[in-house]
Amino acid sequence: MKCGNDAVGGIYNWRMRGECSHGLRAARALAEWQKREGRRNLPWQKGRDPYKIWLSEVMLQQTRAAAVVPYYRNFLARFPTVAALARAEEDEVMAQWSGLGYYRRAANLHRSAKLVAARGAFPRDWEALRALPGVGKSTAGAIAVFAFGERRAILDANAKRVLARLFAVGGAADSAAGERVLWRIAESVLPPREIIRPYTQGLMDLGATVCLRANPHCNRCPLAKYCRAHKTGAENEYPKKLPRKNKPSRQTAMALIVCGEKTLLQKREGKGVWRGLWSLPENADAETLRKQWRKLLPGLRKMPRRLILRHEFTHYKLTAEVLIFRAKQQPPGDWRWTAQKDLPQTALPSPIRKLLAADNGKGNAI
DNA sequence: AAGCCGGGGGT
DNA sequence: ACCCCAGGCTT
Repeated sequence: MKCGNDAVGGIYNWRMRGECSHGLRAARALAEWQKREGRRNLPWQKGRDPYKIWLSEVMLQQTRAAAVVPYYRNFLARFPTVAALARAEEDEVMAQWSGLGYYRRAANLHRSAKLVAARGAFPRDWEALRALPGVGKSTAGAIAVFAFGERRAILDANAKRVLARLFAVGGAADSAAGERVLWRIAESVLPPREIIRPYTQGLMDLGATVCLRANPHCNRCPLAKYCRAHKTGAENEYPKKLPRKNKPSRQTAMALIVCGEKTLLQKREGKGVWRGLWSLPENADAETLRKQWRKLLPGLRKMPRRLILRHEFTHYKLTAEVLIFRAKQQPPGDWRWTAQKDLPQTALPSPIRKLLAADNGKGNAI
């Protein structure tokens, strides 16, 4: 049996028959490389506090490590323990997350913290981790490895890329079928527990610093001699991707309502983007929006100027016409009047934060 | 299986 | 412009 077969059966043979130690040697090479040349300055790599590992892994979902670092520090400074997080107000948790994106993660984290506090104990193994909302297979695997030293697989974007190249996986890595193949590979090539930590960290570090998406540095790769894609010079062919669809454009209208130093904000509920964040009142139709708020706030004056807010999400482009109003007073309601100085502690979406910063609370921005 | 959910940096 | 990132959940 030849090693490095791209059929999954070959990979099983690789380990189980033990006649060929290629797989284990590759894993050891990766672990050794990680200890020598892996990333070591990331703040969540210091200890083994399961809470901190969990927090980092959730923040790192679909988010580059460099972007996470400041959020991780600030979040931990404010919520140093899972108990502190469980006691916190939702708004404050979201405010700490503001700008990081995928806000459901923060809501799930908070919900999980309450579950953990109610139970009185943090999860101690993969199964219990996996039961937390927002912790899928890969995140549970990473936490189980780093916090508990369990022998579990991960399949983040780094591991996907490394394994897809190593075994020249033909299916699209972002398809369900491709993921199934990659999971089976990831689970079948796991080394013994004694090196599971540096091995797992090595997969991530290699993917992030050497096995790059475009033009990987195969000359510096400890796995090059085991890599099927490299053997044929086809590194850039992997991982295969599904063809991407084009983004639709959506139109909406928002109201920037200012009274003195304060701006009217509404908490977004429902199913769409930015759920749980404070934003400007919105309606798909500008005229409806104007009528609606003139009724809610008597004496509202519409300013002649208006802004155009453009923002791209992962799956659509948004163009918002921002109508500007001045209010005479600040009546209470299903909204909040927020002073300019309180914006930094407010859970705003990034584009709204930028808009309000540029506006500087005067309602006549840009 | 496909869609939804953010934002920013790299190319 | 287009790409993708320490993915998970809902439909």
